[in-house]
Amino acid sequence: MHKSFSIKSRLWIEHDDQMFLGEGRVKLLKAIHKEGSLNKACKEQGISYKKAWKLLEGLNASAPKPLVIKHTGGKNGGGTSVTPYGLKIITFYEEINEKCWLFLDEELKKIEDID
Amino acid sequence: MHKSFSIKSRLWIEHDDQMFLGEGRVKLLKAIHKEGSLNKACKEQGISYKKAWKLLEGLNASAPKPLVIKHTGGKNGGGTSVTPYGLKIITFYEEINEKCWLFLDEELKKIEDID
DNA sequence: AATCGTTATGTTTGTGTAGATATAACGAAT
DNA sequence: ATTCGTTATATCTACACAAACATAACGATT
Repeated sequence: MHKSFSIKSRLWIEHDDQMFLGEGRVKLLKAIHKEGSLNKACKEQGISYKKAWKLLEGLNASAPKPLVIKHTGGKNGGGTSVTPYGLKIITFYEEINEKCWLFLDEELKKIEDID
Repeated sequence: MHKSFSIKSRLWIEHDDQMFLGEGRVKLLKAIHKEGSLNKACKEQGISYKKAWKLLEGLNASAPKPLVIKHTGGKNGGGTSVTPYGLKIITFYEEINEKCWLFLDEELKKIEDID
């Protein structure tokens, strides 16, 4: 008998009742950290610059502390970097996500018994 | 200090890699069970009949066993009822959801320590 | 001051999805 | 056969959101 049921979850964190961190924002943060630039990050993600910029705008609006620092102009035109706090938050989100999936997979086993 | 962070999740179950059960479908099933009619259920939910009907269509396409039985015509024009299997599935979904939230709330406490 | 690759924004164009509307089909009860 | 409240389904409209395009602003380096 092959595994026919699977369970998925999407989770996000709110701060003062505002959307703070979700899958899209985390993925973008990771890409920024890798590329050092919002422009390159959104190209890597296959999303428009504007969309990426809006994701960051929302993030900044709800974050208790800055997760990214943006530099406009300068040597290489500028760039965006993820703060140490931002890196910790990314790790936290990914860990809790991982744990959640393990938890749910365990719970799901019971569904096969339902008839 | 007031509680500033909260964690939310949305989970769904797939069957043979097809979307099987999510929040919208469960809510609709509950409304159908309460009203005994798809027509009344979608009015109660504030969604169009067509949307509700499509939710059921998707549900039927992926369900291993029927969750609802639809009657067209007849005494009161017909109606839709939830099967015993459907009821069990609803309960299962709600329980796992509840457990997931408790689990996540517990995990979330750690975020306050991040700085 | 000219250059360069960014960040920052406004405007327009497309597209997918929700909603509204309309109509047919159904079948037990009378 | 008529009625009634459903289920079933097609078509058109509206709108939110994404993508595409176009510029401006920035500031260290040269």
